Amino acid sequence: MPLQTFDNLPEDKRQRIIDCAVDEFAQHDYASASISKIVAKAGIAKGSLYQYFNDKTDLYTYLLDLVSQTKAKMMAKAFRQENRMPFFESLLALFSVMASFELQYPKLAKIGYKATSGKSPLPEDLLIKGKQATIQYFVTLINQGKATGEIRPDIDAEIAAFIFVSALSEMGNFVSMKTGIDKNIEDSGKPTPAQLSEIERLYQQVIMILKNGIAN
Amino acid sequence: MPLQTFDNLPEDKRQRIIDCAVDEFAQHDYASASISKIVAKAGIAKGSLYQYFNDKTDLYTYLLDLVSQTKAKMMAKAFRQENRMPFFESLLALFSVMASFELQYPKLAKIGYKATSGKSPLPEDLLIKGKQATIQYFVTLINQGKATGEIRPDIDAEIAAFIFVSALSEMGNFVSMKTGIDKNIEDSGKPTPAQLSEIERLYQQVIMILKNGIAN
Amino acid sequence: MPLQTFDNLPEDKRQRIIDCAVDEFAQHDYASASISKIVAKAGIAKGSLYQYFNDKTDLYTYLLDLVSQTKAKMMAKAFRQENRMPFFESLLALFSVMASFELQYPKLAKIGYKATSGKSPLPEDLLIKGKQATIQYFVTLINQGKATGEIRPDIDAEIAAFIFVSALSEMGNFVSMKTGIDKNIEDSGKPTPAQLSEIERLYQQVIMILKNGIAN
Amino acid sequence: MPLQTFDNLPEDKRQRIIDCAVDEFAQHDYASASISKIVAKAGIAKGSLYQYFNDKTDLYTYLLDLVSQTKAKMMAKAFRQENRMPFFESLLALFSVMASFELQYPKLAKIGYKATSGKSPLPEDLLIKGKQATIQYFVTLINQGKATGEIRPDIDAEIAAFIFVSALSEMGNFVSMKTGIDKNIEDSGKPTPAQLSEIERLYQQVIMILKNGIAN
DNA sequence: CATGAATGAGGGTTCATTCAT
DNA sequence: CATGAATGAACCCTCATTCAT
Repeated sequence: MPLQTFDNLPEDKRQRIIDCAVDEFAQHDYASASISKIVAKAGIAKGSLYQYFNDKTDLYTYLLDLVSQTKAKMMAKAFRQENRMPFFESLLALFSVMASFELQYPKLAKIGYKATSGKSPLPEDLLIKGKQATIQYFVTLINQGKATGEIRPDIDAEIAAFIFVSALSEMGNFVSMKTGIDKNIEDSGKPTPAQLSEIERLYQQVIMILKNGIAN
Repeated sequence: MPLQTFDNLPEDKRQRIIDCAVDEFAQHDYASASISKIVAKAGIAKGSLYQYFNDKTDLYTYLLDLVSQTKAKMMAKAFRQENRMPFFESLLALFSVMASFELQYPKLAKIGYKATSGKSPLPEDLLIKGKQATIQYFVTLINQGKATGEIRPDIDAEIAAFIFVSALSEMGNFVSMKTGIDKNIEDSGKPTPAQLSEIERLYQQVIMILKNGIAN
Repeated sequence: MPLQTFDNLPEDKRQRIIDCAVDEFAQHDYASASISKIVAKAGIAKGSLYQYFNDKTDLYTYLLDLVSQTKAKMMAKAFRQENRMPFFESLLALFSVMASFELQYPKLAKIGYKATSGKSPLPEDLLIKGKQATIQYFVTLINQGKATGEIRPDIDAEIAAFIFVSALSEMGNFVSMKTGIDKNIEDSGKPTPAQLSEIERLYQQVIMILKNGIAN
Repeated sequence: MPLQTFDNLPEDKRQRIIDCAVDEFAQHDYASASISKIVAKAGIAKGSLYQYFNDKTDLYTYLLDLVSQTKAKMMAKAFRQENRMPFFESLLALFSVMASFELQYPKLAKIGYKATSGKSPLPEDLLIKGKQATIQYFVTLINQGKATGEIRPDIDAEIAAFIFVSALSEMGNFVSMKTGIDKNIEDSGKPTPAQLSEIERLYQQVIMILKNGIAN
């Protein structure tokens, strides 16, 4: 975890450091990500970074946490009041939240994505945790749907959840392939309205197919 | 392309080198994959590798080719005689082939998987080509299915194909999560019969869901 | 150009690094000069050198600049007040300066010398520039001498200048052959008075011959 | 010295090897010259070269000998019958021979030239020997000229000889600068007649200046 | 708390040389 | 006598990390 000195930093400086670190880890492996380049871009001394974080792994862990928390925050905002929706509305909402996350924080999404594959300095369990947590959330929803009869009873909740999450996490790549929006471009302007409506269509089609796949 | 010296190598030695290289590139980025570690594991001199391959990129390209060709070989074997099957049988067969590939050559699958995302020394087009080619194959199948009325006409073939491929390529991770078979373990013994039947069930469930998702 | 970190270095350390680099590049090609040997001799870490210079070429360029500037400084000191001297006095002065340079900084002279022939990482033009600049300086002097009637009009200024420069640049080798002063020896003590007077005689003889060669 | 196996080689093959070695050592330092590239160009096995020569130094020594012998052969041919010429005719002849050598065997000349400066695996004395031998030859001639009264008695024979040799050895570079003939170009066609006459003029000017420099 | 120079291990690559075939 | 794969030291360069200021 970051040392307390990091929290004492002026807001803009702290944010600048985070941004540069996110940029770097979104583009490279854990191993290939370069501390030197992060501090260079952020305009801080190399030693300073080691007063905020114990080491490279510490910084990386911090970013992974940032991914989880940001996603969680979006979830929380979306699901604040509505406790009980029909399943497919819940699903749509959830799906929509995660899609928004991909669109709003493409680099964070990429970091989380990279973390699930390939060796990393963190215990494997910790890494998969993120994905499994998401899957579990879907599993819960699906089981509720089965209880209300909205979903066919012969559906294996975990497998269905897995397909949903997979499609979702790959969606980002597909979107950029189809729309030409490169998630890696740093100063990517906002997507155009035309692109946004195309993205909207992509997500609805996906949801429709998956819905048909499991609906009763 | 590898130098001819590589082909002249005794079979076991050549295979050992390939295995070690596959191990390394399956676990790491192109950038982080270490030639030094490969030769150390393979028990050859560092200079020797450079008599087999021009450079790191050359070795990497060779592995990517190995991925394509291995997959192609499995496809060829599976689709030899049956030119025209009902769509969902074709799909099942195709899906089954790719699943087998993931199971039999998990590391090769991982290398191909890594190649489609993140920076690499190869022209981006060449890299995405693999995935897009697979998607196109599914698109063709789906369009045929729409023509024969097996698939609902309002399905966007490309999106459906994308979901299939995504689920497929992520499946490996899911399988190892569920069965405890670690794809990264080098000397992974064969999966037990119990594991195999569980895997079988997973794939069939996935296919069922996807089939329901698009069937007429 | 060297990074600013190099200028911030304690004088003695900076000088030690320069000396070792000069030693190495005076003895070897650009290609064969070894960074590893430089840092070993200088007693610094290999990584440190790369905090002073971007790369090998950067260090080399710095040394070439050092050659030019050192020579220029000696020239400036010698030619401060006397704007218009009779030609052969000018020539003598100039010749004397360059000879002093060869004697005082034999290794720098050697580096500059090497740079004019053989392949190097710098644009060829930039490399020859040094030598050609020197030749041009002589050409100007000689043409002035022709104008004042001191020099025979049928002399080709450029060719004469070339002979002067050639003799000058080879002189160092000759001096060490005759006097036993090895230019390569690092801790060469100062030349003895006897050696100095012999050197003086050598230069005067050379000048005399060349003077007779072109005088009117 | 080369092993006897080298002499047993078919003439064309032996010559091809020599040519490629000359090319390489003319372009690079002793240290940078690459055995690998020589055998690659010559189209022979790397091991073969080590059956002709003990090692890199052996090959290098062989080439240096080739330089001496080629030059000696040209001298011998030029000075066969005429035992006693007036000094300046002797000088002209000698000068002309050495110029011819530079023009006919620019690469050999370059190898010899490189050998006199920079560290090499051979004992320094052996290296300077070549140059000193040439100087001694001039010294003898000049002393004869002094005896016959053609040359001023106050001329230091050794210094004069040194200037001659220096001018001569640098001449090659100057010629290529002025005429655009690159000595390094491998497949350099013959010089044009216009270039040849310019070269002729250059050499005559040089000789004239030097002659005036020492004539009585 | 900020700094940034110092460090040395490790990265990919090339090399002269050897030796079994 | 020809071959060319094997070798490991050395090449230039980058890196995460430390520590004196």
